[in-house]
Amino acid sequence: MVAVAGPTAVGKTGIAIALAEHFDTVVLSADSRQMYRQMSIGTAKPTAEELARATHYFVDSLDITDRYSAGIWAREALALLDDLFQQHDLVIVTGGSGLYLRALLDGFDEMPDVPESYRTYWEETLETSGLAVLQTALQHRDPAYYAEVDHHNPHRLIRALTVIDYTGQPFSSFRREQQASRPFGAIRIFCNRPRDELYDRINRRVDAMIARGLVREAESLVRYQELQALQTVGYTEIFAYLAGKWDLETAIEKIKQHTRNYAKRQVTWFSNQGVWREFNPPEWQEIAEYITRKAGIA
RNA sequence: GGUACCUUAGCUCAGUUGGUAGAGCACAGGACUGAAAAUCCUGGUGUCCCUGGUUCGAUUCCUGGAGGUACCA
Repeated sequence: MVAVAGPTAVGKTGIAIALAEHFDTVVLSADSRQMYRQMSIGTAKPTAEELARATHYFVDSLDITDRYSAGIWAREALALLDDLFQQHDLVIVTGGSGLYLRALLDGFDEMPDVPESYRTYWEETLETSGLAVLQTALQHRDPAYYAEVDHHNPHRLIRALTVIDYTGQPFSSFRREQQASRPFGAIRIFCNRPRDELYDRINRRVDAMIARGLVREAESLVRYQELQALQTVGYTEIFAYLAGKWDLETAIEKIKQHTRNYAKRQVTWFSNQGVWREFNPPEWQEIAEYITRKAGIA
């Protein structure tokens, strides 16, 4: 398989589709937000024309109210790939959600799925009693993980505590941190661009989203704004505008800013995820040649 | 034109009873195994509007300017 990663707005969608056409195959999206049916403009989802050029999986696959995760996606993607490899030598996986790609390519340690209610409990505890309570709880129940974890990061603390609650075992006892074996090899491609160029593309793409009706899209989702799916750059800022907190111009500036920040975080993440072959600027023909060579396709 | 208040980081502002200054955001770097477009950590980048005075020392006090805001004319 071929994994095409890279920061937002680098041009992954176009490259993935060109590669899918070239190798006569399909595309799996590893984008945690393009999966939601109701979020299209703000996620820069492939257009109808683009979707017609190559079969896509995991685009519009979720409802806005669905809770989802990298682990669930990786499991579903693995099952789907079993089928797809019956018909294709090569499958393209593309997206900017680094954790999703990691879950698929390198695997997570085996852990049971923890029911939602456990998380709700700790979220409420955090709300009412503060972070220190979570820190103390984790310190007592799993000193080994407490020693490694970022103590100020509520997400990490809550994740560990829910697993401990549900299984009765320390979170650290599940953490083998071994690479999973996969029935396929992965050619890893990282698309990047000079920073100035990337930021310029981001700014222009945000303007284009506004022109295409991002405000209207967000307006239709206001009643869902607390949901996980909508904790997303491009939507939270428009919600602030609709609530009267910012004027539209400010909201647009913030979207650009936050998208640039996000792109930088993506670059940092992948710089630390093993060896990815970087193409900068990414040209699909050049990438196709590289894949042909690497995969030993005639 | 008069009176009052204001002028400090890229922005919004705090502060220094006189010893050259700090928050949030921005910006830069980083972490991150089931919320990942999330979450978190580190870093201060400065003619403290200008001028003269008092003082060992002025961003701080005083004089005179400049710009801004409000009110009165």
